[in-house]
Amino acid sequence: LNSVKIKSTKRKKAYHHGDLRQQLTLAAESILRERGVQGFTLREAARRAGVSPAAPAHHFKDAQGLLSEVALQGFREFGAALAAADAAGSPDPQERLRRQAGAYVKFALSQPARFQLMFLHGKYDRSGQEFVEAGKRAYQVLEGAIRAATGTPEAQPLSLEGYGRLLATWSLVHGFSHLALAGDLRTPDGSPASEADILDKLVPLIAGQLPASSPRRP
Amino acid sequence: LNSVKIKSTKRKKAYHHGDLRQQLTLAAESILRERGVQGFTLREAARRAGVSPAAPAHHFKDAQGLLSEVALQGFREFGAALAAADAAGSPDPQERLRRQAGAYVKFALSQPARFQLMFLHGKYDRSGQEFVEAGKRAYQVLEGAIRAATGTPEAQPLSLEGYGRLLATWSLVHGFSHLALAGDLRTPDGSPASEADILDKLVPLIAGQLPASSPRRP
DNA sequence: TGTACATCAGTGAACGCGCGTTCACTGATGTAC
DNA sequence: TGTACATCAGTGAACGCGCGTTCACTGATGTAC
Repeated sequence: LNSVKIKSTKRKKAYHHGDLRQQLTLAAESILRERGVQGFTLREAARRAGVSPAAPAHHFKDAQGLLSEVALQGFREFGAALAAADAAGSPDPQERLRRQAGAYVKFALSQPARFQLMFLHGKYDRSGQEFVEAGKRAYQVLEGAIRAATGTPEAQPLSLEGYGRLLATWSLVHGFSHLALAGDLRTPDGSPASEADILDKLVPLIAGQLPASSPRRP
Repeated sequence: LNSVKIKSTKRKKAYHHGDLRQQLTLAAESILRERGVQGFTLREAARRAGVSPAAPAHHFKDAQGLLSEVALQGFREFGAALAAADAAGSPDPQERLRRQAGAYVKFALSQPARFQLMFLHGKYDRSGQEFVEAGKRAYQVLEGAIRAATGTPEAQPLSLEGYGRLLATWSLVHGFSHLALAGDLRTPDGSPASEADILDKLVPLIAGQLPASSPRRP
């Protein structure tokens, strides 16, 4: 409404609609929230943006194009959330990793379908330069903490063990998030875990089990 | 062909078709293999079984019913594979867990879409008694090794730390499998990891990072 | 400042598609006597 | 062993549905002179 009268102060010009590209992205996100990845359709996104089914074609090549935009913005937010958690406390590397783990799970639980979309192959185009950069940035937040934990300077590649630790940490939080979203997690007493249970009880439990320094076979 | 002449020696009777229920299940699995979870349709399953689109209704309530059967059999095979790996070597608990981890990833990679279906919420009915039992059996293979690792007899519940270790182990292998299927894994030198890379190089790497006895914060 | 024109984001109707499911039916198999 | 009948796994045509995308178009916005 307010954007109708506003001239081209924004970079994206406001022609007739104002900012349809952005509105379609928001609409897509709301569909994901309410109906999941399965429930997304381009027509429904157009409907929610109050526009005819042909309109999106002027902003996105096709349905995948819109989803690619949603995934891109998701990875940007994701990377920012990880970076914020990484920086938000003690500089101890293991503490940093624990905070990242918490942020990872929290992000997944707060936007389940968007998170699932982000890690779903073939639903959108991962080859765009912006996407590659956003993905790399998120990855580097984890890598940074692993480098600190293993005392590996930027100039050096990670040791094999360091890389194993990175993979294991990533796998652990990623798998935990998926199991949480799938509803497969239970509290220690065996009852299905609510979202609060997961964040308050289970996350601390697995945070204590993140791969740590020099694991040796007994 | 051969089943046409055979009388009711099998429990499931062979009427006209012979064994359509089984054939439909096999057809569904082949669709999953070739087209993924997304690509499954009931009509295509009927087509592959050489039967009209209305025929499946005599064996499965609806499309979900067929997928539920596929998921059920998947969990049975999955549990059996984990149990086999658990028993196939040294009784050392950490060794058992490493073998289970390998089998977990191997199962996921060998039948990606079936594995994804199994852990996908809402695509099929998880409430059947047979399904619950198959799921529990697979879970108990992991729990058994964790009990051995923590010295917890069957009569006792797992300690909180033991439960954390179970969750962390499960999450780790589950997340690793998902990342592998999504194509997000890379070899230590940074190139995309092939299936052989994953099984031969990366699995041993994370197997060395599985949660082990008494992890303490440094 | 005014006018002619180009640009481009919208409309709305239409397309062909494949889906899941339903329907009345057919005909083979199984069963009771 | 034979016959009448019930059961039930199939057929194939049809249904309504919502989808992504295309099409010729309209009309507002931006631009050149």
